[in-house]
Amino acid sequence: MKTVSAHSLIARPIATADGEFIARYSATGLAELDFPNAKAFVAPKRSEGGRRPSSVTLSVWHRLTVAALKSALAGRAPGQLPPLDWSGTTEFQQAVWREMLKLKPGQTRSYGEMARLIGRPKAVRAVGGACGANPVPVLVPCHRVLAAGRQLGGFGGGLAWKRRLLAREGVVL
DNA sequence: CACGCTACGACCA
DNA sequence: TGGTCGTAGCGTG
Repeated sequence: MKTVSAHSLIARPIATADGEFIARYSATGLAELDFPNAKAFVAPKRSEGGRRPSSVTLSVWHRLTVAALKSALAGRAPGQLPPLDWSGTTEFQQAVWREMLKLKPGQTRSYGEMARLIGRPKAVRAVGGACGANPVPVLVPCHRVLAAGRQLGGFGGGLAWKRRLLAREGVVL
């Protein structure tokens, strides 16, 4: 597995009422989504050797990303997502993220429940780590994973974002 | 490189 | 307060 730096990804801005997000694409799909004013990104390892999507493919994916993001920011289901590039991430992380994709707007789970659902009931703290490593926040709804007792827990993009996203989905803490 | 070891959490009871 | 476990970072051969 080769390591590829982040600038081999193609970056596209997405203007929203909440600021400008940045989507980054590899040859196999959407690899990252950055919050507005996100700090310098730490590139994960990727296996796709710096290949880039064709411009046609890119525009199709980006259209899906933009629509999905705007829906999600409004508290609605994102609809169809572009393919996600999870290369360079671990099986464990992917299991956690796949489980998060099953959550509908307004539907929350605790870290412990997530651990149980992926068949690793004791890997509770590790689930927290996987949530924090989610490269595509909002669309992969890590904000719907709360601490036990419906406490807010943490959030890589800042707790204000987590609160805001949940509020738009009608979640009361 | 490939391990081995350690420290560290977006936790939970 | 301590059990638990996936990761990252670092040191060795």
